[in-house]
Amino acid sequence: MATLPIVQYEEKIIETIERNPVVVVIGETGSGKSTQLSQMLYRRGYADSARIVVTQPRRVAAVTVARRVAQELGVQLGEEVGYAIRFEDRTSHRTRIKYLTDGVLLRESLVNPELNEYSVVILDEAHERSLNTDILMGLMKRLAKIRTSNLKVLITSATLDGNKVSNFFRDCPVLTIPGKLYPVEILYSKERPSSYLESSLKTAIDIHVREPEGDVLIFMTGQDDIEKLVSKLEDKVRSLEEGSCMDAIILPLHGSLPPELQVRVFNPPPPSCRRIIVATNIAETSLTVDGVVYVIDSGYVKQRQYNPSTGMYSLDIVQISKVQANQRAGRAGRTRPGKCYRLYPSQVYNDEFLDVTVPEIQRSSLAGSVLYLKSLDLPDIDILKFDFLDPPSSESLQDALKQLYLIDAIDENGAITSIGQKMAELPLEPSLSRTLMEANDYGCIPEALTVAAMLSAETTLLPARSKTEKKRKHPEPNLPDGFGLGDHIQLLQIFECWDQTDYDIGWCKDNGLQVRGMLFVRDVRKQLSQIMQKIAKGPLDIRSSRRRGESRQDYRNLRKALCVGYANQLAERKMHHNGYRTLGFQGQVVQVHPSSVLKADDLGKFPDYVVYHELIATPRPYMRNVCSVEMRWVVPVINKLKTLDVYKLSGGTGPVEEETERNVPDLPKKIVEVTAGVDDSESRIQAARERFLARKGKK
DNA sequence: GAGCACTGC
Repeated sequence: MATLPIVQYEEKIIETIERNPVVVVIGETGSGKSTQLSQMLYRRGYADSARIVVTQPRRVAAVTVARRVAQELGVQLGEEVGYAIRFEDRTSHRTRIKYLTDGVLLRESLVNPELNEYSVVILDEAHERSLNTDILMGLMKRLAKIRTSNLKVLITSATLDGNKVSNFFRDCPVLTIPGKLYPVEILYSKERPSSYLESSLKTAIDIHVREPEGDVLIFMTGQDDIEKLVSKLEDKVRSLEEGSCMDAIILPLHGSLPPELQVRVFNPPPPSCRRIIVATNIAETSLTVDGVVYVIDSGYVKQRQYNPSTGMYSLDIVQISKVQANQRAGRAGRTRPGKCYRLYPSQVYNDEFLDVTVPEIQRSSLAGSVLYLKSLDLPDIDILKFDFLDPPSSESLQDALKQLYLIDAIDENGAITSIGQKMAELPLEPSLSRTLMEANDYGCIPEALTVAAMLSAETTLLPARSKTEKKRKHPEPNLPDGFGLGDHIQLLQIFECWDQTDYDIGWCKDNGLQVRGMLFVRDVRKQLSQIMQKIAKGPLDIRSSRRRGESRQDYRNLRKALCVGYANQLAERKMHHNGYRTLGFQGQVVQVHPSSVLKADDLGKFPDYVVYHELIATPRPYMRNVCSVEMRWVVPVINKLKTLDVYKLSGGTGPVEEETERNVPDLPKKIVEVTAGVDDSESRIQAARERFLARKGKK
């Protein structure tokens, strides 16, 4: 094994950690921080009385890094070195170094908030700013204060925000460890291209024709653009004169590609053949492609963001941050010196790009996180003033409180209820955990478990359709239709059909369902069942209803339970047509998503009331996954809406306005513009989109 | 009749 840069710094690192409870480690790519920090501390006896734990934002990372460390220490994985991810705990009583996902550590904190099992907590890849890691950083700041004598906290970060993280942790020391990347030459465009597609195409072909061997990695924003570019590249490469340059294989790479096609990028190319990989952000951190020497960076990424004032998500194309741009460039220098072609001028990088990516906590609905923090019941913590590295806006926190109040997870004073306490134990969005609670009373737990599990995997169930496939009218004619009652019912029926085949893999394939997604649903359902049995403190019949030989005509109980769980996600049909208005403070005019199986009645009318799983502006506002409910179930919710008092919910500690002023975070301008667009007028989003499309050369 | 970047408990 080649020497990792970090090894030379061992004395310095240990000395700093011994003197300080919290240390920020800036470890550049290839520094070896993920595998070496834990081993250094292990050698120095930090794992003698308690364990060393290392978090990762992704499951694969937790597994592969643990495997490497076990190998380096010459031990069996699962013994001295182990890992824990959802559905898989490979640790034993002998485990001294434990790798896990940040979500698993949050679950462990729920049981033991002091984390006494651990002597060292390392939050790795904190610069990615995942929602879970951000919450953990807040919790660790508190824990480091409480457990001064026997806890060490290490945060790994990126160069650009090391000082910020250090300031957050009371000016703790920052150690910088160089990486082992080869130099990457950065080449900027003179101006922004009028079409990213054409510009990427031209740059890629130039590289292919002129540059020595080495694979090309192109960062695009989505599946559509990737498919277009792949086909253009194929045409162009084919038209090149035979023998004028080496062969090329063009490979798409994005999340909705079936796994067997994704792994193609890990196969080495045939000799004297160049690979051109056209990828989404998945290649930025999640997947590392070996052999890349040239990177083409469009400078854009598709990002999902939540607008707390409308309760709506939007998927926007935004400029990447400097951290992301550098991460992308770094992908070219893993095996030898490389080149990165940035399709934007250096001035745009310097003046317009944010230093770091907007943290997920400022782009998400926070109901689940707020419920989680409330359920920890930390005496010294006030959620609205919770010490986050980048606090979410008070508007976002108040939105979360409103949601939680409407589904009975907190009372009118903002205190967690016994229902809320149980909900927090379920690894689900609050709307679904509330549905499960209610289903327990209505005797439809088996159905509710299935719906919750199916929605947890929903996007991975149906394989990506390419352009040609999309044209087929009814791709899955054999799948049930939810009796027209809605998508939740359809998802339930699909699982029940599969259940009846004894989980036959072939059945999934025949019906165009992703096998991995369905297996995941089965695992989630099992996990949820176990937690529900624990909460109910008694035996529950959790068998799928097909197994019980029962049939449901109208799924009345289930839909009633959904209506309670989705109290904050209700919509009322507008008079005389099939548009809806959401119920709540700022009613939004929305449509049923065209992919829905919800059916209109004989008069062509949709049901008067529906619940929806999610609002998404793409850019027109749609309700995705809807289910019909009845007006009399909705009435209690409307009455509760009338009693809602945000001032009291926030703890009534001061005027809400004042809080608002004090809690406004430094929202980057770009995001403010985008969310403001969703907020007040559709035309603004449309305009933004048109500008982008124009740039891409579509118009 | 329109579209969905990526994670995770």
